[in-house]
Amino acid sequence: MKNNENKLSMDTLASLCKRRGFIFQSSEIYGGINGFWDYGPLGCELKRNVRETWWKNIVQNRENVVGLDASIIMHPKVWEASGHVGGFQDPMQTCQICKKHLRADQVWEGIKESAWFGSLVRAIEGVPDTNEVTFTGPSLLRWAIRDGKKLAPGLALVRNPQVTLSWLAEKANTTDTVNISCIDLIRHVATEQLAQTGLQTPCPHCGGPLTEPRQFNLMFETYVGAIKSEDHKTYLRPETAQGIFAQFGNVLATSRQKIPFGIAQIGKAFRNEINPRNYTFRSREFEQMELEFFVKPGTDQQWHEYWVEERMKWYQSIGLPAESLQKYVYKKEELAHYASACVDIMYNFPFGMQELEGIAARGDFDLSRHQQFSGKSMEYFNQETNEKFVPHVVEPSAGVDRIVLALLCNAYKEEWLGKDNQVLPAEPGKQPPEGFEARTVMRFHPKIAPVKVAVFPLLKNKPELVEKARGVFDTLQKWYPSFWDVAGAIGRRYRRQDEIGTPFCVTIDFDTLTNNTVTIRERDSMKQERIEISKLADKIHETLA
RNA sequence: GCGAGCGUAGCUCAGUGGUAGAGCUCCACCUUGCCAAGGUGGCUGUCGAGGGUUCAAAUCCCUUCGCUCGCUCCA
Repeated sequence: MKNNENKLSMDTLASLCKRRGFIFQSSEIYGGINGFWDYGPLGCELKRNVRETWWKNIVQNRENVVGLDASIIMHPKVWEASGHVGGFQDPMQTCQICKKHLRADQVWEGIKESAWFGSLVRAIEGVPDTNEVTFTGPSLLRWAIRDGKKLAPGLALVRNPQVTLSWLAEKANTTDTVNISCIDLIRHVATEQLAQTGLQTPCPHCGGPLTEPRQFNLMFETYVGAIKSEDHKTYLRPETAQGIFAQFGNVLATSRQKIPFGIAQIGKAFRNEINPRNYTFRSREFEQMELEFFVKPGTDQQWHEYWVEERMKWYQSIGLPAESLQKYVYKKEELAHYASACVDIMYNFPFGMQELEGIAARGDFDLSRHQQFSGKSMEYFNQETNEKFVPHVVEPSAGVDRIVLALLCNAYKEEWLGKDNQVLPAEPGKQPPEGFEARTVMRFHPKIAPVKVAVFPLLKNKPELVEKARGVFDTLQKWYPSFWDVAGAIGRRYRRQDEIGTPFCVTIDFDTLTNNTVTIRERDSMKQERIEISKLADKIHETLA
């Protein structure tokens, strides 16, 4: 990360997360493993808080949403029905111009069926059914300028005819016509600079150059039972959603829900990402929180809008400020063929605006596919109207680890503190000015903070203070994740809590012994207030709403 | 996937062929009447891993894993 513009470097954050026990690299003692992360004592509390507030908001506080906890490994047919097997298991090539993904083994078939190929063959009067074609340079050029421009704008011959045709020059100088295999011709007209790139394969849609064939099989494979054979092959789920669709009938039959209603699930999913990067942002093992909300066909749009707004509110409720969030509305041509709408909720990470959650209106695609592949009905019968239909679905699908990362990025603040309670924003990489000291503070919303309150006796060598403080701690710990600390000067103990984002520190001093009041110090303002011990729990509770 | 850089204590880093270091953190004791004070003592490393060159490797070479950055990719 660039260290300018006061941007948080992910290295700095990762360093704090390791030092304080939020996030460790998986299998670190063996050199680590790319794309996998472990949550330490504080990190797992933070993550639990994210899950719990989501579950409360989505499931427990609504009559019409129920939960599910499906298995990670499912029948392989699930992934055929979902389109994950077949569609993306084969080597794929990507067009560098129009960005379309193509199965490598279908590219030539696609080219032969394409409009531009047919047009080209007619223009040069070649005979494509035989392996050889015959043509002249000028005829190629004429085609490029006229039909090629419209039909295959990405083709090298069309974009840059002179350079592309230079490969002909030698042959064209000696003879007017060129004999060449049809495949070679196509590859030559797709190649701009032979020396640099070698022969290219054109995109069937636009003629643009394709990337090398690549394995896009992003599902982890495994074998059920002891025998390692194709018959026993199955997959770690690449998304949690399919468990919900596959159990739609059972949930409907047992929950007595009526449309519209939702099924929610939190769980691990696995994608064998080609290139995990940006700390925990793109991991190979990650956790999703998904809601499948089933609606009557035709009401998709209103429910989609409803859930986008609900989800935006939720992100703000856990402390992500509105100005750091952004909605990205998919354009028609970006949508999957079955989807009618999709909105991503993005967060402004130090490494860019990136997706936290996608909210998609997926129509009846998933249920219909499972109906087709399983032969089991996925229809819903409305008694009141006597209607039978396959419900449409609106799917808000969020990444837990990404939300945790956003919360960590958002919380991290460095400040310079002066003598007279003066606070300056720190300039990364610089020493504070004379008379100022640096403070690192994690400004988590109290609701998601891993530890809610720390309790200190002012001095540790005064047994009466320690004993009194211990009593306060024992009481608070029954209600909130609490932290006990007697070690070091009081200021040092405050700063330790600042760095893990504890919103409140309670200090027991000599006044406490006479009147049962303590000071409660607030993390962000560092202001202290003296209140009665009996009012502590309520005071903290107020901030968790 | 390609290219470049990096990997030494929990963290930040110094150490360019000859006995593995510093600051901070952490722990113990002392001190300390509210924001990283001070004192004393202490723990911590197969120098990412494996192989090679050498009398001798943290240091040079090869391989590999991991991290960062830039392309690429992200259904």
